[in-house]
Amino acid sequence: MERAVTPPSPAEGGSRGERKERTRRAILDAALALCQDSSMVALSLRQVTREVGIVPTAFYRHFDSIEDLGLALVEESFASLREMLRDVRQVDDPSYRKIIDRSVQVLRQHVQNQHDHFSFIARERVAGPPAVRSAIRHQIELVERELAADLARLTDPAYWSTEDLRVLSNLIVNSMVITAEAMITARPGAQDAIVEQARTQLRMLLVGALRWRSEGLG
Amino acid sequence: MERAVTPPSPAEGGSRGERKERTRRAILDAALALCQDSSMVALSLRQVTREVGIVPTAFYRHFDSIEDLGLALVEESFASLREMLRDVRQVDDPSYRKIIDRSVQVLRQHVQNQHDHFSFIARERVAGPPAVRSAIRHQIELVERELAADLARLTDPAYWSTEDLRVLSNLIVNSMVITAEAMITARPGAQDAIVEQARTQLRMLLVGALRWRSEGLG
DNA sequence: GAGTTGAGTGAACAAATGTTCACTGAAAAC
DNA sequence: GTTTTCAGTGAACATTTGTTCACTCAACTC
Repeated sequence: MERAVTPPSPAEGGSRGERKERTRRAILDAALALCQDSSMVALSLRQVTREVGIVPTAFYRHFDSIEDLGLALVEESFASLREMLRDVRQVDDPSYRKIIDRSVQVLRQHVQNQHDHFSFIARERVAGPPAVRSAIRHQIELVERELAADLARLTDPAYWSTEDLRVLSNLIVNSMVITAEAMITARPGAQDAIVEQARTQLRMLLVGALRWRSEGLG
Repeated sequence: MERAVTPPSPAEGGSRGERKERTRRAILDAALALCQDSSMVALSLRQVTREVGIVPTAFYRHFDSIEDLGLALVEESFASLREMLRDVRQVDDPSYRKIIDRSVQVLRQHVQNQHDHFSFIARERVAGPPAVRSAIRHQIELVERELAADLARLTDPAYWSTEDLRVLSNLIVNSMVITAEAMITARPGAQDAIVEQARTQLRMLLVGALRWRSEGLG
């Protein structure tokens, strides 16, 4: 009598497969929204189905358990993150300063647009169910390795060993994680300050990395 | 008939105040242990009291709610952390390299000895109940400010503004947080590698910060 | 057009949850 | 020695939880 204007969002038209996909999406979205201010470990199956507007048992047609759902959300969230990395890679101006400026801006944009995905990763990375945690850790490791490969193309192999590149990309990825966390936590008004701070820090960091190398070997 | 050798740990002797304090401790310890592999948000009052060996209602004699208990744990955990910082500050050899080496070693020791406290902070910082999260954020901010004050004493005020020091100490504290997280997550065998990596990264970072400053103004 | 499939239903369950209330009994205050 | 205080008890409650099972009925297959 209040929200019955449109039957909330029960799968209405389309083929059977489409309808199934639609409620699957609804479940993913509901779960993502519901665990936004707590964690997956505190998310109940019935909360999710209540939000979606289906009966609890229908959940099992799509996922084996909340943990299983969590793994799907990891997949999805890292798709967002990889989209971001694709954007970061499109560099035209090769100066370090510009690369940093651009990267941080891209990060800001994506964290803003895909807020729930990034906040999901930041949270469940340390507090999710074990399987979810390790899935995220694995994905981050992959990103780190990709970054190391990128850096290998940009640096002199005489100065940078594979191991050194791993250490550096770990440092950069960690900075990104922390910066994203800060952006998620802070209120919208403080975003500019965070961007500026991240920029400065990345600059310190890269200058230091380059210096440190040439000092170490020169 | 199995664990009734010693009545698990019901407050036995001592004055009323002592007994109360003892069960309070037992509650804190039980909560800290129980949320170790999930989060406070998934911790139930009854779990805690069951673990302690008291009846659920007795909980309210000590804390208003789980969240209230969480705030006490934040207090306690940061007491551990400040103890660590006190150790870090006792530097005899003032070379940057030695300061870093020593700091990372101290971090390693404390993370190992006070594992549960550090892992509590790392987790609840992003996934705890709102009040707990903001309490932790506040505490970390205090630590950052203290570090900035320390750095102010070690650096040339002509080159380092208050704001710059804040940015730098934020960077250092974040590195510590991430490193502690890595130590907590990794299995004991991998600790040496993490220590080595953190050392390298901190060195990069500090060299860069110093360089960047003098470049920016010199 | 008959038969199969499978997403969603609805009742039922045992278990666990937070909070209430009146209580006990030993330590503290008088 | 009497009275007060208060940490811990134990029953009771209304909710919420995950999972089971037999079911419906529209979309698909043949």
